[in-house]
Amino acid sequence: MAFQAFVQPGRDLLSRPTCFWNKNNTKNAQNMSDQLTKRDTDYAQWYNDLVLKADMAEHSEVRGCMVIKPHGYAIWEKMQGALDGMFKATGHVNAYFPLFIPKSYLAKEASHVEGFAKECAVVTHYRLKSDPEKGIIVDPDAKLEEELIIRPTSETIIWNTYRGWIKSYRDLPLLINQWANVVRWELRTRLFLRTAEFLWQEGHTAHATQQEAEEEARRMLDVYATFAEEWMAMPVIKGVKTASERFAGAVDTYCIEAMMQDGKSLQAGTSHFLGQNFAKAFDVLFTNKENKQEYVWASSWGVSTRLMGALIMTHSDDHGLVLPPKLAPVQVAIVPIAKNGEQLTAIDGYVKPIVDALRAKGIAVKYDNDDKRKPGWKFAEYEFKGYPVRIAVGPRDMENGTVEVARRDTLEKQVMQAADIAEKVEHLLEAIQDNLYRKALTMREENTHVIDSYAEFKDRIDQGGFFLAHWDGTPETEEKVKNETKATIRCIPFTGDKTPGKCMVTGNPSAQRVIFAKSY
RNA sequence: CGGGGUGUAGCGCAGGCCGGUUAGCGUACCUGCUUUGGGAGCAGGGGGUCGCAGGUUCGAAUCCUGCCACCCCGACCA
Repeated sequence: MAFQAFVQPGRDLLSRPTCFWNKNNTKNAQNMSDQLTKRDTDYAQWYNDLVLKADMAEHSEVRGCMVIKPHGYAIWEKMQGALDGMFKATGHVNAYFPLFIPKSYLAKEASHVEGFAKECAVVTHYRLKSDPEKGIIVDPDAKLEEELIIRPTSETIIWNTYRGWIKSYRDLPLLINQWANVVRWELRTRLFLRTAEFLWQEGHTAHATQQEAEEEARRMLDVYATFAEEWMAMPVIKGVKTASERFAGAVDTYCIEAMMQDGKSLQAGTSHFLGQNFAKAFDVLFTNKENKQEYVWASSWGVSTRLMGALIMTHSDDHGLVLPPKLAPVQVAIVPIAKNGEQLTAIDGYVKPIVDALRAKGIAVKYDNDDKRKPGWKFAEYEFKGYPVRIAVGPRDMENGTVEVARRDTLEKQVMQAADIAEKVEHLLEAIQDNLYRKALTMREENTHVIDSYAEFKDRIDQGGFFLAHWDGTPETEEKVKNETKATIRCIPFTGDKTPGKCMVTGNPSAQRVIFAKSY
């Protein structure tokens, strides 16, 4: 921890007043409205407030849909960039498939259509016309012969396309990803976590053998886990879903599960081994080396803008958003403190080499010498938006050859020599990234419990957390637990204790402990 | 899709029960001066189809009817 070697205990910013009163002793509405609901008071409300006030997204006029605002979208772009690089590095290429899916396609894979039928938006007409009374109406003469589904996911249209692309084992594997929007007509939505339309990537791969397809699904799960831990600083548990939580149309669904600060679990990414289900549904056959026809093996995998919700709920605090440096659109904000224009010009000159040195190290830095905003306003703004490091430069610093450095994760401030500041900040950013991960990991460990008694489980499940318990492997037992406690099996983890035991509910044999938790 | 709640200036709200000047407050915005190391102070100023549509009435933000939207809680799902 390079930073802690030179940091002094900073002023305790947590003690600043949370409520302001004007001289009429009435609450100052603006300051009040700028306050976040505290996490302890109402975690869900804290999340909603934070997304809006950190300017990441807002509810649109369209039911269930959100507007992702520039600050939120910039973070998503950072995520995209990192993930896309990892996909390319594992041999994948990007392509784009249609938004519209003929209704009949969806119906070809039985369990798939069953899984999505209840939340599909459907296009039925292709033209409007003006009506003297009602303005504009749907032209009843422009009915589509076959309705089009707005994709809830693209397996069907992609496999229908793959049929034409795959003839021989020489065409395999086919490793394709697409960045797209999808629509699932959710009745109840929350910004980023569940919206009717969302952004995601979906990888769809075709393989000659079962083993290869299974390995692909596992490989991409590893990619997601690496991304979550190294970029988002969010520890995850890899595992396989139970039958009831499995993707509609998959043979196996793998997932990464993360614990949010309220102890609930959030599925942050999934990959599926699809077997030959879609190949059979769409007649995708290839000729193998023995000149025999064989159905193609498949995987698919995706992460969505839901990761934004995961990011927020993993690190942020009662002061606003906290971003891990590797995903922060601005990693260092520099704020000048000047009494007049002359002084500001002097600070511009003082800061210039600092900005250059930081940029030379590839650090995203914003020097905010906008004189229309005051320093205090900027401090609060950048804190709320989660910029990892803030540097303040005033007349005192110019005299002393120093700058004031504040880190967002701990809210500590420290005056440092300006001479080698770029190097120090570079180390500081690494330290922040590391600290965020370790804090989240500690939180998860402290809230993960090994449990053998169902009675005790029922007592403790409402407090949140992961519960490692034995399960007899039946959907009935899983259902019973869900009905009685609202907790579900988040996954059967790949690593950890593999000792067999007895189911906490029925006492029947259990192959290993699984993770029970309440979830998003 | 059920239960609850809310729609009044960009944002947050008061007023409504008990109809009656020009619809009010805070903040934000604009101008000026003083300020600037944690959301500055004072003074002045601009901004409103009171969610929409009907109805009752001399008169409706207020009462009545219908509709719409959004939020929260359940059921369903990523």
